[in-house]
Amino acid sequence: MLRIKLPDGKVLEMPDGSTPADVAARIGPGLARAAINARISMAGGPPRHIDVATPIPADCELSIITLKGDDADAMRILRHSTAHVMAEAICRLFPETRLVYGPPVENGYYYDIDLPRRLTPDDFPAIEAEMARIVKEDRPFTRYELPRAAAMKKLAAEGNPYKIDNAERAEGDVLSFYVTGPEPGKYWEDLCMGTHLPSTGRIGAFKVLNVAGAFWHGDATKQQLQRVYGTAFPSKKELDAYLTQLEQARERDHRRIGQELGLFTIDPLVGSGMVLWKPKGAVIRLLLEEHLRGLLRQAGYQPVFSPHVGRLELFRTSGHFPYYRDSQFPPLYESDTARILNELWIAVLERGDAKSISTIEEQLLEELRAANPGLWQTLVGDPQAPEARRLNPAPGHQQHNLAVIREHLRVEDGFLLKPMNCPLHVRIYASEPRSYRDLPVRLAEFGTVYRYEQSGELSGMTRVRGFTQDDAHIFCTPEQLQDELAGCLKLTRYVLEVLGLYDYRVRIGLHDPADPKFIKNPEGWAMAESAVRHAAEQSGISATEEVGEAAFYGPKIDFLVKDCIGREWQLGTVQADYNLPARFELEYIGSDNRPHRPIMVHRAPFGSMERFIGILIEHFAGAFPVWLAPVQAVIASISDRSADYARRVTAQLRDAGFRAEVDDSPDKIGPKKHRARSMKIPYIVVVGEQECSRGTLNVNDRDGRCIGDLSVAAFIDRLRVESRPKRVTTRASAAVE
RNA sequence: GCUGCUGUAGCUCAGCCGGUAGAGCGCGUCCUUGGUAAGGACGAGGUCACGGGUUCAAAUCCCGUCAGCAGCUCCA
Repeated sequence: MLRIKLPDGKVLEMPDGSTPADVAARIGPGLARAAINARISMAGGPPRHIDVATPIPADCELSIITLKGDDADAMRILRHSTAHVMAEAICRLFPETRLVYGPPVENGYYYDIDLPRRLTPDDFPAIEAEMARIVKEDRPFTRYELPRAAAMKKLAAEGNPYKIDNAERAEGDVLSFYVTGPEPGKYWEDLCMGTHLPSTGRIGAFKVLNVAGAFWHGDATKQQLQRVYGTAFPSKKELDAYLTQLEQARERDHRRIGQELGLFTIDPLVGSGMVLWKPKGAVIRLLLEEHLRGLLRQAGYQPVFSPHVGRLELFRTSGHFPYYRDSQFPPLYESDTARILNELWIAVLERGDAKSISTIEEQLLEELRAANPGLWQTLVGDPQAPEARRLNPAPGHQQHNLAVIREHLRVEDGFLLKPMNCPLHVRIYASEPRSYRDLPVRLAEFGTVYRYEQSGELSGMTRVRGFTQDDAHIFCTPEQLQDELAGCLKLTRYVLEVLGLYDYRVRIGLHDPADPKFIKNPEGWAMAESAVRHAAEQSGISATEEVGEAAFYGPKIDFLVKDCIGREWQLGTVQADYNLPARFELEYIGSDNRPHRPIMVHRAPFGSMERFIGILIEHFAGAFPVWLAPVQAVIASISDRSADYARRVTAQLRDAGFRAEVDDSPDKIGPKKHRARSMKIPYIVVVGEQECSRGTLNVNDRDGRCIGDLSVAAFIDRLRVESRPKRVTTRASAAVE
């Protein structure tokens, strides 16, 4: 006998070998029809899913999963099963298809396939028709298991290297397969851990959405596969609702709204990833910047300014050059000699200390011989030259060679468009002696940085090549670190929440000791990582920890939000850094009258103005609150007879400091109102002869509500109140989940 | 960077089984002086992204470049 405990606490006694289907049937015929899977947990163990036809292995707690309600697991099972159906359809249409991997994902599923023929959206109808046939046949999903050795033999015989790879990665002594049909061998099947719907007929509605490239194992050096995306829902109605929602989400795309509302433009003649802020977009940005500047003043930050370029030597010291040159604009070299020496420096660095001189270095030296024979003589040509000025091609001299080249670079070097502001702020800190009494020193700048992002990454304002960070660097003592981190976290949460961006998640990015892209300094990392962890905990933030997501110099606490189509972007960030202070040998004099090393906090609450405002445009769908709206009110005249009054009122509002525009065009009030509403202007003020004679304004909002007839003074009061940043309490965001 | 798709008027898009271009919105002029989600008429505006090729003939077919979109990979 099996003892099955149900969610309501009732315990059923079932014969051994009973299945979830039997349990559901015992409870009621409706549940029996609705059951698609069961969640079981044995002896307090973790819950897992089993198919309705799988015998329940032991006494357990069990709950039946159905497609009714919005059970996330049920949707994953539905979509996973639909992925199988799609894979079968594709295999039937294109028998040379080799399947790779097909999991459910957030709003649907995908299946990675290896198929020489390129699928296009034109192929989707045929695939969907084939899928519909399989669904209509209502074939059961049948699980069977093989011992690992037998399963591997079977897969080897089938000759799909991807499935063999999947099987090798799977855990356990037994591998499972799912047949889309009542018995193995006669129907399509797939190596799969499950679980699945009882049968294909349970798939209510599905759609193949798009196809894109994806790398095997997510590795860009590996084979590229085709990833076919689709989704499924219990009913056609839900699918249609989802598709409508997707379409509506696209309507709030910041690239579209930015164009329509004249906020910004990106001009190929200026360059990809270069944002041109148009006057209306610039208003929003300036208002946000001014708001933050006020907060920073209160919080004891000091404004600074720094240039957009700095010497390569600066970035060599910080470590940005050359390790981060992948995402940097090419350096500006002062001379060909400087270019060759810099490339040589990189080549020496990359060779390491164990090998002797590389071909690249030899080629560069040849170039140098042509460009600067005298220097070439000194470096390699002249055996009489002083040892300290000469390169040593043998292994074991890396440090010497790097120092020699760097010495020569003191004469002529180059500049780098800054990818980050920190090295420049560090030099401001270092420009005068610091006492522990001065700390923390908080240097703030809206600093514009340039990163040469891969072309395929650029995206409107959210991923660009030139952007302005609301950056600051705090130099503090170890005792001050926690308070500083806490203050930064508070500020970051404030800027998100004041705009109603509550739908964010927080990630603690830790370094991966095995990855060479992080500066090696185990004690520094240990201290920094425990500091950010502690700060996040103390602030009551629930965060996920992710290894490998740190900056190269320190761990980060990142705030991520989703855009209108559900992509996640990092906005605010707070970082602890023990590395740059060491690389730049920063100091302060402690109370013991001895030098100490400060700790740095890097932080940017908005992150980047471009990305933040891009997200904000989508968040508000262009309908900015009054305090941020580029135009706060349009004064629309009914006819020429009231145009003068409209102009006078507009001037009054502007004198009072508000962003008002007049619409005295010859249109009727209908089109005027329509235009103002489509521009998302918060207030549409209608003035005719009636208002003119009474000295009032007929105030309407952009949602079509009439606020009423107000005196000019009353309207000004209203605008004054609403022009102060006020925490948005409604969750306006409608990112697609 | 990779794979696929796309690039036609200021904007959104149609035309694309080859025969030198169209709509709506916007813009200009005029009529209408109109009371709350698009009044009417007329007009201007395009080297069909760019460069090659095939062809009697290319917006249309082919190749390349650039740019955009989606995904992947990066970045953070």
